[in-house]
Amino acid sequence: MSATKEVTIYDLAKKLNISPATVSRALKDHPRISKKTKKKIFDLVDEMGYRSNHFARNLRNQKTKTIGVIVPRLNSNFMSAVIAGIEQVANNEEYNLIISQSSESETKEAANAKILFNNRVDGLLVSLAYNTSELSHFDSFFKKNIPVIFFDRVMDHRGCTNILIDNTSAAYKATKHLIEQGCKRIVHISALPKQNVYVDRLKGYKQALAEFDIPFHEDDLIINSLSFEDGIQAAEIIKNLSPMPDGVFVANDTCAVACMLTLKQEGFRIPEDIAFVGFNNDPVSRVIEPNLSTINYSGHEMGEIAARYLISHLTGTSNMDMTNTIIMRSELIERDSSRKKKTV
Amino acid sequence: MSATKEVTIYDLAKKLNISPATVSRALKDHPRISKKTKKKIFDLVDEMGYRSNHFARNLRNQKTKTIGVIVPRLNSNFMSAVIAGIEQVANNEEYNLIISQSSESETKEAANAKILFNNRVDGLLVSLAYNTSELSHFDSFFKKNIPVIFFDRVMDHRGCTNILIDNTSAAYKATKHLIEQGCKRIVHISALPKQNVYVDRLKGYKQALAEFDIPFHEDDLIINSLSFEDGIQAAEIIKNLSPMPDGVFVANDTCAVACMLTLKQEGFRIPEDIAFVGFNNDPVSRVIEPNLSTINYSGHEMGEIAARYLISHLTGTSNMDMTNTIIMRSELIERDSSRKKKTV
DNA sequence: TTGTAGGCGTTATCAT
DNA sequence: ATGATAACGCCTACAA
Repeated sequence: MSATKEVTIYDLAKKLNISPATVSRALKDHPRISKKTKKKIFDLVDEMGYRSNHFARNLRNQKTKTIGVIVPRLNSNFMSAVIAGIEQVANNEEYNLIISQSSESETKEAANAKILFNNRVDGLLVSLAYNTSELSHFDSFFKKNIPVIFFDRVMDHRGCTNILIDNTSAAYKATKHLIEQGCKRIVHISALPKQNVYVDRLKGYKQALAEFDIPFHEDDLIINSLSFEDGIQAAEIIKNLSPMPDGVFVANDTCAVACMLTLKQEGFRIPEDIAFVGFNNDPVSRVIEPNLSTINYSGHEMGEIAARYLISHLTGTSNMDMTNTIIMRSELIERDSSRKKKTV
Repeated sequence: MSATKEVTIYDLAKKLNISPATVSRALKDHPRISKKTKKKIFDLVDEMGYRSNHFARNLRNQKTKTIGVIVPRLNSNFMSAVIAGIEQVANNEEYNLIISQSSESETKEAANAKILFNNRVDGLLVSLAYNTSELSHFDSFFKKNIPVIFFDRVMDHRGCTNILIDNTSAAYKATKHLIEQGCKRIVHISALPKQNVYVDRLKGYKQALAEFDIPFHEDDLIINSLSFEDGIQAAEIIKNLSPMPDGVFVANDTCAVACMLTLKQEGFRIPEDIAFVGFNNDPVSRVIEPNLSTINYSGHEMGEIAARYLISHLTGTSNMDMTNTIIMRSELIERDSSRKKKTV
């Protein structure tokens, strides 16, 4: 229970008959300390098991070397890839991470933001909850000029960097693909268009329809939380539309898969009776039969980019401003849930 | 870019013509400070936007109020439930979390442990990587009596609390269920039995076989990393066994599902030709057709228990020692991949 | 009930 | 190339 006494730079200094200041400088590899002294010090560090005290250092430096991360959920392949990407960069740059999940609730998101603020994170990486409708819970960060970067699920805000894919174009590709396979009535399942993710996916969907002169009906838009259960309910709605749709573009794979399963159970054939395209290339897209066509983009890369961008801003290494928008690449993976394109 | 000046207890004190000590005490709701003074102080806190400085506090207190968490991967439903459970308790008790993933690598696990050690976490919650074969990378914690709690994937070590389910009994139930459905040759797919998770599941599997006088063949044990790809390969192995097995007990759902898919593609019927039971009740178990029977236990609860146990130890609230083993409940969920029990 | 003062470990500034 | 010292913000024995 009792903690062993910690070794400090004073202990090192005393043992070597030099000043703590010299030790401190040697530890940071200061150029004006002799090689010999440095060697002596580093040897003693190992011997005595010295470890630097982050708190003293942070107190002194007024920096925490800590990045806060808020994500809606950790439990998707995509998000854990993002986290892995962030981690990789952060570890490398000796930044710490405090990761929290909002569980898709704006309230929890605000609570997390407050906690991270009180922890004095140097910067924030955020992917917004479904129902977040405004960003005032980040005001304390904005006021203090603490950089906040939004990724994937973002919201326009002056002075914040956004990192995301071109959702409009991805959705356009997805929908167009369904049309090219012969679908005449295409439903879009998505979340409330509060954030640009869903706004843009809807926009891309409509764009594709328009391009092929397919009129858009309000009935073809199903709004829910994109959960597995929501997918089951969506299937019931779709079944009762008349004429029955023959294509569905869903804004995530989980919901798409649940919807497919339900329709299959009701006897519909996929993709012959009704074809599907999902979003995010989740592992379930390879488990469902037929395999789900989906939009793929790299979470790992997105995490890396976000962390690198934030850190290089923090260290002043680069002079990029924080109002950029970074658009990443995405692609449509064609699988059997939509009929593959014929190679002509 | 420039950070606004932070408000300190000195600023509050000066403004109210009282001493910083009084402010400090009021802030922690010390009983011997008058209500009036407290009120004045708290009002000013709001007005001036004071926030306490964790670093100064920690430096002074030699405590961090931070818990380190190391998990193999974040990207499973189970793990994110665990994290959510930990978070809930930690937030409640005003502890911070530093979460890291080992990506199933002992090396990364050791690196993470070192980082967390240098961050002076007050305690550690760990679920081990597949290939972790010994715990020496936690020695620095043990030496300093910093509590380390292992959960789910654990390894025997004197003086550490383990929180887990009875894997032997769960595996026994799973295997017995297959036998009762009429399976005569049952394969077990698992990871290297380095940790008790896999050791015990193997043990339970063998126990069930023994009870029903089914001899155990080495050939019936397939060892891999339990990934999706491993599941595909396992299917190839199974197909070539002779006589072909008619039951498979897999130590995780992802691998089980991949194996099922592959065998289905080859024309085998599930469960008629070959039945399956998985482990962990991952969402994919409800996507595969037929739905996968699996062992279910609550990740959220496991996280809660782990965090609560650690924190009450840290705060000295309870005097429980740290060498306990906590066994949680688990259950078999019967779905169509194994034939359901007939209700007689 | 409140105040005084020293110290937690580090680093930047100024001096040597 | 190295040393002395003050300061970062907070807490707590000890005093009053």
